[in-house]
Amino acid sequence: MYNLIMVKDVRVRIAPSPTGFLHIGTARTALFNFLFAQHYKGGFVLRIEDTDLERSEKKYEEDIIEGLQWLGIEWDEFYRQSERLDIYKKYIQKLLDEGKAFWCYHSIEELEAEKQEQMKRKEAPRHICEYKVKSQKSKVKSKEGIIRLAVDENSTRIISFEDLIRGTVEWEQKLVGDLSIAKDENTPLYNLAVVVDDYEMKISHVIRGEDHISNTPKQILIQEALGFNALEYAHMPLILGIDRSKLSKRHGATSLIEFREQGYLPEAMINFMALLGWKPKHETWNIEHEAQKGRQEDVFNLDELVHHFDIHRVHKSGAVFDIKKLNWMNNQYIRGLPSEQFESAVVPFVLREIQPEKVEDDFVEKIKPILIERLEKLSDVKEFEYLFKAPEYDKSLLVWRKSDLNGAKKALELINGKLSLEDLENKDTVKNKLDEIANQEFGGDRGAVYWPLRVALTGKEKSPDPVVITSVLTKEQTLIRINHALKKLNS
RNA sequence: GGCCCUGUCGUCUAGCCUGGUCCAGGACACAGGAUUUUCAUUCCUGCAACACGGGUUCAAAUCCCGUCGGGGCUGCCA
Repeated sequence: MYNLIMVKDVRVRIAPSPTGFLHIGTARTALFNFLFAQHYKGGFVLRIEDTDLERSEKKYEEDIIEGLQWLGIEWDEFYRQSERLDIYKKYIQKLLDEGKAFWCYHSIEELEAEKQEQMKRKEAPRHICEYKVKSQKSKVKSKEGIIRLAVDENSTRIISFEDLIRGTVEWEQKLVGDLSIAKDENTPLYNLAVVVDDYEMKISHVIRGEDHISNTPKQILIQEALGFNALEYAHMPLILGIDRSKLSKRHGATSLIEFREQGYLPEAMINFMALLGWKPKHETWNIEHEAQKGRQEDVFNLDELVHHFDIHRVHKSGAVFDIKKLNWMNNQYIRGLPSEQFESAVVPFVLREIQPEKVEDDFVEKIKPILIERLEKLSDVKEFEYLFKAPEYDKSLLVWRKSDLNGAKKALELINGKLSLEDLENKDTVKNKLDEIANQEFGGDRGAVYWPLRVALTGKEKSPDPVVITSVLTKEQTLIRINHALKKLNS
């Protein structure tokens, strides 16, 4: 099943219809097309399939474009099917003139009845149209109709194509029926528009979701009727929800922009999506990873993905979308962000989630070590509000589990008395003084000292080391918070 | 119902084409432990799969057949 892929001829496309926000599945298909094109140094086309005027919306098209750009998936050419109606018209007319297509006047009710009948007889539902015999080239004006491709329902032919991922796929022609190709001479339907565009745009490989397998024999028939050459196909496994059905809204976030809003990095999304149904050959990546100590093994950047990509290694079966792995992956990329990029990535989320009065760049730099260990996604910064604003909490929280209110008060008073502004400039000094208090006054129970301080500074029972917090807050702010806690205890 | 695709740990996967090196490897998740003032990090350990049944073979996760399971499509949507 190894097809020789001719390098210079590779041209692929991603063809979303703007009837919804960019779906993660579409984004992955776009990515695989992009990787394939880049790997073979071929062309990549973005084609908006908006022939369904009823359902297509500009905002969805904008979302798709924005999403792909965010991921860094760049296209060489851009088309919109609604602007190419003249082209389709030409081919529809040709088919009609040659008697390969015809007008069908069956009502939707009649079609439905035919289908029910066939299902009752345990046959494959398809429309076998009697208007085909008369082969009318132009429409009878008084009737409502549609244009269909004439397909011989008595043919014994097996339509087959070589799928780069699945091998030979076969389909009996007689199961196809007289398929619809256009609503009228000016209004193409999906299958016709795809075939014409793939031909006109010189597409070499059609890489799309598995849900299009059943469209492929139809498109092959249209190609043949039009005299076009066959294309190469690769049908990718679907992305599945936790119940193993096609990933959809009921499984949670599915639109790419939602992930951006939650603070997933595009590099992480790319890496994660690439590994859904594909993985580089073991020996190949293992050698490179060995050379970079400490590097996580599933982490690949775009260039590496392009370099290693091999369509033949794509899986046949669907892959479940595992948000936990994505979270881990995203954290890996957050850690890898250089300071400047970390700042520009996090600050918008700080502003949105916490709304502090201001955020200094050097402050973000200071808290970076605290954050990168704890953020799965950037919106998680909301848990660190106390870094930007004085915390609110109940005074009972100040009490260490082995102590009581007086113990908390005593600890904070000692801290307040012992820590000078000058001391606060040095982390080690702070730590030494705290330990001193613990040893001298609390029999070495450091929790008795650290706990009340932690709560005074953060208002939380779980937080980074309070010593680290003092090194991050201004000296003044640290003392204000300690005194505020004391005031609470005294009230 | 019909047709098509598909089946390795909970999940993503390596291995399968070219049978032995696989009592099946890695990652995520999960569990336990170490460090520790809490959380996180880090480190260590553990748990856990070739869907099932036949066949071919000295030998099968790997080849063949069947069964069962899962998914997709079945539009005058794309």
